[in-house]
Amino acid sequence: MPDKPSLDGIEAKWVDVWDESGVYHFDRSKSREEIFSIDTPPPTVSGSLHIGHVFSYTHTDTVARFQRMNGKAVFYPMGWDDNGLPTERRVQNYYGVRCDPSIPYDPDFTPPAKPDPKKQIPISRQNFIELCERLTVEDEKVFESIWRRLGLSVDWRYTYATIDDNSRATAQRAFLRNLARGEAYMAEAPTLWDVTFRTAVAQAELEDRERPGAYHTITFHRDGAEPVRIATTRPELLPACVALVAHPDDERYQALFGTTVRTPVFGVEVPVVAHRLADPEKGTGIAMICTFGDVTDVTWWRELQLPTRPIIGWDGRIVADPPEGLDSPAGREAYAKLAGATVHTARERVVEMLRASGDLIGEPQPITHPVKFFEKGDKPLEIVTTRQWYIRNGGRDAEVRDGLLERGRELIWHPEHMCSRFEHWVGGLNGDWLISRQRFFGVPFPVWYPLDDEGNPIYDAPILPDESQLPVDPSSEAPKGYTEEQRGKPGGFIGDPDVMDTWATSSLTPQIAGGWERDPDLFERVFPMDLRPQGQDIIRTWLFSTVVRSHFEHGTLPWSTAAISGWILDPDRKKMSKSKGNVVTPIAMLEKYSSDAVRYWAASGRLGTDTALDEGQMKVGRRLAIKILNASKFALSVAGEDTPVDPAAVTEPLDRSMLAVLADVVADATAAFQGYDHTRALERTERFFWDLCDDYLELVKARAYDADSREGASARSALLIALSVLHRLFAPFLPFVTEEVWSWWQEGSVHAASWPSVEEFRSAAAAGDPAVLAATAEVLRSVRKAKSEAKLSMRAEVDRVVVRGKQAEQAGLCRDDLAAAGRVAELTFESSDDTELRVDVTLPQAEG
RNA sequence: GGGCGUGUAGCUCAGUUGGUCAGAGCACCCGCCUUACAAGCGGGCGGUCGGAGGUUCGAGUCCUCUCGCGCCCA
Repeated sequence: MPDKPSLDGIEAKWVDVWDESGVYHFDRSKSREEIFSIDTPPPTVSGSLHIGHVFSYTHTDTVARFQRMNGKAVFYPMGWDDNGLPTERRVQNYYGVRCDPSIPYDPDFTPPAKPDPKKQIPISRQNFIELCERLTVEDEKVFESIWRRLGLSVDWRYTYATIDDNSRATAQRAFLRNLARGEAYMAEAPTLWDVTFRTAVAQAELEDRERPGAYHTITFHRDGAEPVRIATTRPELLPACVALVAHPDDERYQALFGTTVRTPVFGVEVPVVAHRLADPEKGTGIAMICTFGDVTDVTWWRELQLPTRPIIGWDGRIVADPPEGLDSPAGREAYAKLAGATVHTARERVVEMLRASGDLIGEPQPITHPVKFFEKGDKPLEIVTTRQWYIRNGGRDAEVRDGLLERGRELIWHPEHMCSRFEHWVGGLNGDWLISRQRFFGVPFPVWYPLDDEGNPIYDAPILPDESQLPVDPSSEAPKGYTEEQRGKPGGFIGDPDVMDTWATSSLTPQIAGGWERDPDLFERVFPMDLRPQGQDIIRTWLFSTVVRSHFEHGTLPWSTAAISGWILDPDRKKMSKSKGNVVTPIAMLEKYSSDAVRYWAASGRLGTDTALDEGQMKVGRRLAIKILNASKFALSVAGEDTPVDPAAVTEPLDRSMLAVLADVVADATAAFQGYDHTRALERTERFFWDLCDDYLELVKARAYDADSREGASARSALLIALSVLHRLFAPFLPFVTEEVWSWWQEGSVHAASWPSVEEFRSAAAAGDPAVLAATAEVLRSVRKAKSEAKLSMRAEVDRVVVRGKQAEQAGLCRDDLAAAGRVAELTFESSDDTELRVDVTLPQAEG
C-alpha cells in the first residue's frame, strides 16, 4: 500500500497486468446458460474516435463487467468496421490517390511521399485495396490502444474486421444463402444514384436537405385548344417527360384526363393521367412526370405503367442519344444542345429554349424545398435505371414486413420506447434493401456471369461459387470450369464488378464474431447473443439489417436485448458530429481526468438519454476515484490488511446499522444493473460511499483504533466488509482504481471477484437498524453546524450536547462514538414523542 | 406536416404505482491546515417543477390544450 496513493500511471499499469493475466478471456468451455454474449458495434476506423464512442462503449463495458462478476463467461469481442466508402475517402486523401479499375496492377507501386489531395494519382483497384488495408491496420492499432486505456474488458483474441477473410466469407455465404432462398435478387430498376461517387444509394442512407430552387411555369400544347400550364423545378427533365398528372378529383383537369398534350420545344405527345399523389395545391395542380426526377415519378411510372425516357447518365450528365419517342427533327436538334451537359447547364439551356419559343410563362419563382441527398454526398441524388442486387426487407412484401415487426416486438428494448423507432422505420419502407455499391473497398459479390457469343453478360444465369471456396474475388479469380484467359471474352465470363454495402457485412456481426459455419461449437454457445448495445441513430440501419439477416438465416432474433445509448451533445446541447466540427476526441479527456473519471461521466448518462459533454462530471469522477484511494488506505491502515473479514465480529449497533444500509444498496444496485439501469447502480453506490466517508468513518475512527476491545474489533470488521463490498460495487464503473485498491489487500483481480451479495454479511446486517446510523449522523451534523456557525474548527471541544426526540434512543446507542467524533464532554439523550430530532449544542464561552 | 423524446435551483441531472418530493452534485458565499484525503472537510444561499386549464381530499407525478428544444421521418 503506497504512502501517497495516486491515479498517475494507473491505466498503463493495469492494462498490462490484465493483458498478461487474461482476466477478460472468454471461457468457451461454458454452456450457453453460463455465457453472456455481446454483439459489440464495430466502430468505423476511418475516422477518429470521438467522445460519443467512449460514452456508449462504457455503458456496454459496465454491463459486461457486472455479468462477469456474476459468474458469467462473458463473450465480448471487438470489431472494426473498415470496409466501405469512409475508408476509400480517407485513403484518397491520405495517400493522394484514386481508384481507376481500368488501370492494371502495379506490384511496385509506392504512394507519393508528399500526397497532393487535389492531384490524385490514378491507381489500379488492387493497388487501391492494398492501401486501404495498409491504412486500416494502422488505424485499428490506435483504436485498440484507446479502448484498452479506457478499460474496456474486451477479449482481444476475438477481434474481427469487416473486411477480413472471415467477414468476407461470412458476408458472401449469407448472401448466397439469401440468393438460394429467393431473399436476394437482382433487378434492373430506377435507383437513387449519387453522381459524385457514382454509386447506388439505399433508403437508409438518404437525407433531406433544404435547397433553393425555382418554379418554372411552362406550357404544353394541345391541338385546337388552350395550352396547359404546369409548374416544375426541374425544367431540364422536359425531354424525359412521359405524362402530365393531376389529382383525380381536381375539377380543373377533368376534361384533360385521357387526352394527350405535346411537350414544348421537344414536341413529344404525352398523355394526361390522374393519380392521388398529385397535389392540387402545388404549382398549377398539374405536374409533369419524368423518368426520373424524384421518387414520386418512380411511383407514378410504376403504377401508371408509363414508358421510360431516361436522359441522365451515371456521371450525372445528359446522355448522348435522345430517348425513345423523342423523334421529331426539331426535338432532336434541341436535344443535341443538351447532350453531354451537366444537369445544371442543361437546365439553363432548356430555359433559354423555352423562353425563345414563348413557352416559359413569366420568370422562375424562387422557392426553398427539400432535396434528397446521399448522407455522405454533396450533390443532389439523381435517379438512374441500373442493375442492382437487393435483399428483401418487407419494403414491398407484407408478409416479410409483419415477420420483422414481430421480431421487433420480441426484442427487449432499453429504453422501451426505442421499439417505436424500429416499427416506424419498418412500416415506412418503400422498397427492398439495395445492397450493391459501385465501389471498390468492400466485400465483392461472389458471382460471375457467362458471356454470350457477342460478349454480353447473361445475367439470368449467374455462376456461383461453392461455400467452401469463400471468400472469393470474382474480379481476380475465375469461376470453376473457366480459365482466367476467358475473362471478358465472348463465350467466357465476367465477374460481378460491384461490392456490397457496408451494412450487408456489418448486419452479420453476430455471425462473424460468433463463428457461424466456421466454428459451430462456438456459435452454438454464443448465438443468439444476449445483448446488442448501440446508438439510436443506427436502429434503422445496423439493428434493423441485423434482424433481417438473422430472421432469414436462423429464424430467430440475433440477440434477446438491445440497449440503446443516447447522443452526446456538445456543451451547447448540439448533437456532436463530425460535420458540425464540434467533435471532442477522447484521448485528451482520458489524460486530463483519468480513464475512471471519463467512465464515471459516461456512466452517469442513462440509456437512451442524450447527455451533454460535461467536464464537471469528469472532475467529480476524478475526485471520487481519489477518494476511493484515500478512504481505502485509511480503512486498511486502521483495520489491518490481514484482519479476517468476519461478520460475526460485528456486534455494535452503529456498525450493524451501517451494514444494514449497505445491504439495501447492494440489493438496489443489483436490481438496477439487471434492469440495465447502470446509472442508478452507480448513484446508489456513490451516495452510500460519500456518506460512509463523511459520517460513519468519522464516528468509528477512534473506536477502530482500539486494538484490544470487542467494540474496536466490531468497527474494524464492519469497515473491511464495507470496503470489500464497495470495491466490487464500483468495479464495473471505475475498473482501474478499484483494481488498485483491491490489490492492496486481496488476492486476484476484483474483476474476477464475485458480485457482492447480501448473503456475505446478512448475519450482521439483519441485526442492524438503519435508523441508528441515520440518527447518529444527524446528531453529528448538528454538532458540526454549531461549530461551523461559531466559526470554530471541527476539532473544537464542545461542553454539552442534549439530544431530544423519538430517535434520541437510537443515537444514544452510539454515545461514545458521538462523543469522540464531536469532541463532546457531556452528552445526554432524552427520549420523547417528538418526531423531529432536536439537538442543543453548548459551546465553550469564547474567551476575551 | 407526422412520429419519438424532452423541458425541475445559474449549470448537469434524480424524483418508482399521485400522499415529508421540492432533492443531489457542480458553481457561488461563509468558515476550518481536522495525523485517509486542502485535488480535502464543515456549513449556507438558491426553484410558483415551461405555460394554461382539468381530474382529485391532495398533482412535479394523471388528462387536455399550448409554447420551447432535440432527433427521426415526410
